[in-house]
Amino acid sequence: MGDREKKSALFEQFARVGKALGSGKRLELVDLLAQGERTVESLANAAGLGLTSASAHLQTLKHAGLVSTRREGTRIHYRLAGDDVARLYSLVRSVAQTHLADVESIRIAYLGLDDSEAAGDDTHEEITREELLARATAGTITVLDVRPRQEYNAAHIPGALSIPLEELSDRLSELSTDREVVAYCRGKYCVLAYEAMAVLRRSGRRATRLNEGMLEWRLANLPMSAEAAAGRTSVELPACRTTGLPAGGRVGFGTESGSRPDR
Amino acid sequence: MGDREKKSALFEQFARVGKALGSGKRLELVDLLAQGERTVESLANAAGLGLTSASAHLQTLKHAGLVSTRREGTRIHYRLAGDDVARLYSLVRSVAQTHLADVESIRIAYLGLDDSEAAGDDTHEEITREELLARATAGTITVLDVRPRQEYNAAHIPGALSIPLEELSDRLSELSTDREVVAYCRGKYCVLAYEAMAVLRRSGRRATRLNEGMLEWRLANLPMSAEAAAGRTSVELPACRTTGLPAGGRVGFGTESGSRPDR
DNA sequence: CTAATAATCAATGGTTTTCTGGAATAGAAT
DNA sequence: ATTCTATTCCAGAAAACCATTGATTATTAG
Repeated sequence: MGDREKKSALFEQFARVGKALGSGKRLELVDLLAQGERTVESLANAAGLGLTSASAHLQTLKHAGLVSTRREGTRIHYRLAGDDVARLYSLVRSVAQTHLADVESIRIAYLGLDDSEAAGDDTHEEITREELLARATAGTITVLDVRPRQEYNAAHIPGALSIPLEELSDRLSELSTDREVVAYCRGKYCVLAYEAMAVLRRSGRRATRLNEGMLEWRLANLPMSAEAAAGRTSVELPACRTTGLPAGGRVGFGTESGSRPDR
Repeated sequence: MGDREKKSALFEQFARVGKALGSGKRLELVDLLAQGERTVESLANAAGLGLTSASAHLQTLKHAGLVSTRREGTRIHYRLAGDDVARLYSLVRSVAQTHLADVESIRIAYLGLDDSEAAGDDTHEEITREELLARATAGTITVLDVRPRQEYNAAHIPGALSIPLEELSDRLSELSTDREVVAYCRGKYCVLAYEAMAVLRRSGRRATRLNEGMLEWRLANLPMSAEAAAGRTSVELPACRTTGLPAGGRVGFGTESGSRPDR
């Protein structure tokens, strides 16, 4: 094999990673997996894919080294192969955002930001990580996680309260009317928190959105809590109870360790 | 357009970036562009591609927002659209390296590291950025850039001497035999410095390879120098003359500014 | 051992890349 | 204006990709 061919072979290997990222469906799967591990069926449903289709895409991701699997009885759990994959995914999005004009317009349409921003109302007010940390330790806000329960269990901001968007209108009573609520969801491009805003404000509560989600939080290496998936036992770490914050334990993707091959 | 469709549309946009990275040929082009801007023909030759093929790939990259162009008379210069693209490329490589076992073996085959490492000889001794900086300011080494002249002109380590690999055997006399030489090239996966090692050591010189190249140097935001491409005027910055180091001016990709559309 | 569940495999058509070589364009030089 | 050069556009064939369907494997439960 000549030098040129070896070089091509090397770049072709790098391209395997690129190829895997070259499909919207697969990126949706990665987006979900960035929140924590999941089974094939669960992924297929959440991403609106056929089962075999989802399985095939997951295989593609696996062959590109981006995800790994763990077998538990009859079902197989997929997870990102490492933090670097989440970082890669995040960077792809940010490069797209920076250099593709279409992204911004589609984002606005998808998240329902339409023209209300132009109208100047503060409907889309957001706060940053730093503000959240400051005000949470000061105890002046309630941090609300509106992602599906499963994702909350996998990892969440310490002290955050879990009310999945679906249940929010039924559980409004759990939120005091005179305490400001800061809601967050998966990440910068996730709708959940936006829809939660609408519900909360309609109910007369003061609600703000964290300007990012669990993906970015994790990549910033900020503390996270997790529930032990096993017996529903809450392993809420040290001093956090509905806002007290820090409680940092390295909560990785899946097990990261016990990864004996499953086939 | 329903919500699901809008979501798909958004992820499909992100996927445009992934798709663009999903070809070995295109990654080779990005690799070259990470060293500085180039014309289509120059890229085609350097990457071993047909002219129309190269042009098509460059269009693909352009539509994905990864590169931009500048017209100069009859020819068109391509350059990366920003530092974030170089970072993305670098991360793709590192993810591939981490999660795909094949990469390492192909890398070893390509760079000619074979079994000499196992043999325990120090043929492949390398030094880090930090060591280089320390020893360069101390003045105990000569920093040698073995990339093609064009790339050296676009950006190089301040004070580095330029001897393209092709010319190295003819210009050995320019390197003192009792001064250690540290050679570098494009990046972690570039052969040039490895081949330079062979030549230098055969001539009895003490030679070491910097364990990375211009790509990583740039991403670390370390100081760089550049020659004004125009009239071959050397704009060697402040206090650097063959090793004195610092001379940092932000040397971006291409012009970054004057980017009026060219068609 | 057999049935049920979760996931993958295999084969099918339909769509999208990729390469190639020839034609077309835009700017520069004569 | 004409010619030359650098690049892009276009058309056709080979290859790779994708979703879907139905069959197959691995594991648990009875």
